[in-house]
Amino acid sequence: MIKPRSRRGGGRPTISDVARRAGVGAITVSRALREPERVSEELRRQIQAAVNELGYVPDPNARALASARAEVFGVLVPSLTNNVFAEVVRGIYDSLSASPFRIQLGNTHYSGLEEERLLQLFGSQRPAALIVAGIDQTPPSRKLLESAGCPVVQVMETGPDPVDMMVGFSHLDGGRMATEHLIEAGYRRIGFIGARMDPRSQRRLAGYRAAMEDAGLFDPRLVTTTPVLSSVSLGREMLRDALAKVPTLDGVFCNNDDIALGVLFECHRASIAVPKTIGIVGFNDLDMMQVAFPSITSIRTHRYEIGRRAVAMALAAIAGNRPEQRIVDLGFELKRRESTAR
Amino acid sequence: MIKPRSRRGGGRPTISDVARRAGVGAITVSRALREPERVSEELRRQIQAAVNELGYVPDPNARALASARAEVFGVLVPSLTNNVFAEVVRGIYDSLSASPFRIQLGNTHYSGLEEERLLQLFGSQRPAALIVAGIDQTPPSRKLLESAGCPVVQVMETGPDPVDMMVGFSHLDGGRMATEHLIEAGYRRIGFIGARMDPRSQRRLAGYRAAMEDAGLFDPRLVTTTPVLSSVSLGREMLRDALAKVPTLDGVFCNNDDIALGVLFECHRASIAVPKTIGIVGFNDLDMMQVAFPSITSIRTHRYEIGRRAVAMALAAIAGNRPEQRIVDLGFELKRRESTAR
DNA sequence: TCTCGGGATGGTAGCGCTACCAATTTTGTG
DNA sequence: CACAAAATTGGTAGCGCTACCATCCCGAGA
Repeated sequence: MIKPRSRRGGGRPTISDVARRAGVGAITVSRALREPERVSEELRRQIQAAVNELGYVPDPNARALASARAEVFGVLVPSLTNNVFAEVVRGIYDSLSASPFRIQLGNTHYSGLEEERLLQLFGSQRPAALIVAGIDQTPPSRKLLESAGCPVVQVMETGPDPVDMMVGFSHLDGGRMATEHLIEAGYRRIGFIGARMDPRSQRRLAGYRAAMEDAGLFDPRLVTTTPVLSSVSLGREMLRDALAKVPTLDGVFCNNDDIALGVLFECHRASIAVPKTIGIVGFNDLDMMQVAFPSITSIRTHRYEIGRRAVAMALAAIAGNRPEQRIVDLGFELKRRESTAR
Repeated sequence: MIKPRSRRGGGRPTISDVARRAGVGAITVSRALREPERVSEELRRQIQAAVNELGYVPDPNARALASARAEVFGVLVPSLTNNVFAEVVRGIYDSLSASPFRIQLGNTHYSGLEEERLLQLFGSQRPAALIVAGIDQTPPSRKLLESAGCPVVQVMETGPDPVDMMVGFSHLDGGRMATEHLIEAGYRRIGFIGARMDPRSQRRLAGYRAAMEDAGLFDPRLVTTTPVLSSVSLGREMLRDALAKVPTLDGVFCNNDDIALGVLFECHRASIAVPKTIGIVGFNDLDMMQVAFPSITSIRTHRYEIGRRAVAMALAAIAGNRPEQRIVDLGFELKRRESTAR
């Protein structure tokens, strides 16, 4: 019986086509492409020529199937549009673009259950590494991560008990520093305004609370939170709520910069002088913070660098030399600006 | 010779394990999973039980290899952090999350060459569909898209000559409407401020120019552009430049909302009254535009919906019923706000 | 001269799944 | 009730690639 040239695939050149053209065995082509130093100079050139002539591109699916390892990094973030995670993803993407690894993106929508589902799904692909945002995985998720059989990097936060590796910073310390800055600047009735109270925001709040208690200024009525997704317009509304509760409010530490911007706009609208009557501090230090009028004090975090670092650590682990420092704290910086310059 | 149970794969259950457990053939399991209606009620239940007990998850790589079609949507955008494209990606992601399709994300960094490289790479995976931002592909890119052998959707813009399908709107019309609005509001020396002059921005500029010429108001000195990546801080600087060139400037149509926000802040800083002395119009209508003080007039675009629509069209095409309307114009809306209420 | 080690190359046998077709059972029809 | 048609199930043969092992060739050392 005559075997058809190719039953299904669209006639795209395969590794055997290249091998035939170059007059070598298929396996040698495979080697020339993956471990060039193990193939003689001459064959390597011949093979490269055949590859170019045919326009051969290896099929990543066949490769993954044969080697039981996909050249894929699984990346889990809670939001695609939140600029903070977009920056992390950009860092990961840029660091990976020169490598053969692709990115498999998952959006958990801040849901533990969705995270479990995605982890389950990603596991079936035998990824080369997993990068997940946060350190508060549910027990099933944690188990999945531990049995993933690949390097795992938890990003955005640091904590005492990594699944494998970690890159981030302390949100509690960030919240504390922001609050202490307000206190030092002379503010006393300092509110906390936070939307989308995910675990990281909770820790910023804990930092706020610690600082306030240390200064003997804490009052639960100063805290205004909501589970609603954060946005600039929400910041505006929340300042109104906070002022309704505590008319003597003279400062706010915002959960993030979007909220801070909304707060600033509401101050303008209500003719509340910033920083004179109310001081404002944000979190993350988006570009617009330094441009706002008045410019807004914020905690600068290193999102892009976190993404890059996570990839670097994962790649090192894949290459066999696992970094000895498993927890990397990239810290943060307080950017003092006009909004707290009383 | 004894065949080892599994030479490589980490002992994860395969389709044959499920088949054995359910007492059926492997192919029936495959069918039960992909086309349940073609398997009897009873077997379906048995198989589902076996799947659950074993925790079986199909290997997408093997699946892709066998069926010569990966369950992957290739998505090409020029930026991951630009909120506009993040929204498109979110729409795509959400529409795809209930389907078996995954997303393969590519960041072209606004580079035609990078786009070609990524298209070449994506092609090797035989994606189920391709979604690409923009309509200005280079000739090689266009050829790659045409020969991709899968549905292709160009998004964010509409134009006369789709590779396959299109979802977007007319940036030229958007630019024209924004400018006409300023003219109607009584502004005369209306500037155009644009960063990152990609093809879409170019067309917005063309719309601006058309409107200005129609009104007999066009003056090349009113146009200020830069290839630099757009940001709020850049908006601030560019307004300064524009005012230095044309001190009588009394309105600006900004390339996008980031620029518009920067312009607004600079006006505050320089004590220029908005909308009295200068009117401002942005583009895209990000959430913050309606909260800003004064709130900023902008062209509302439907990014999330574009993503959803693109997926819907691609899925329909995959299912065999290609939508008869190949070009979908989702339009835009002018949101009139305080920044132009003279 | 002969053996041995090591580098270069190739053959074989799958990886886990599905396309294709064959076999079997069930249902419908006159 | 016989026979065709439809529905259901299974076997076989790869998809394109790489792990594993065998083979070959060369120069070094005995």
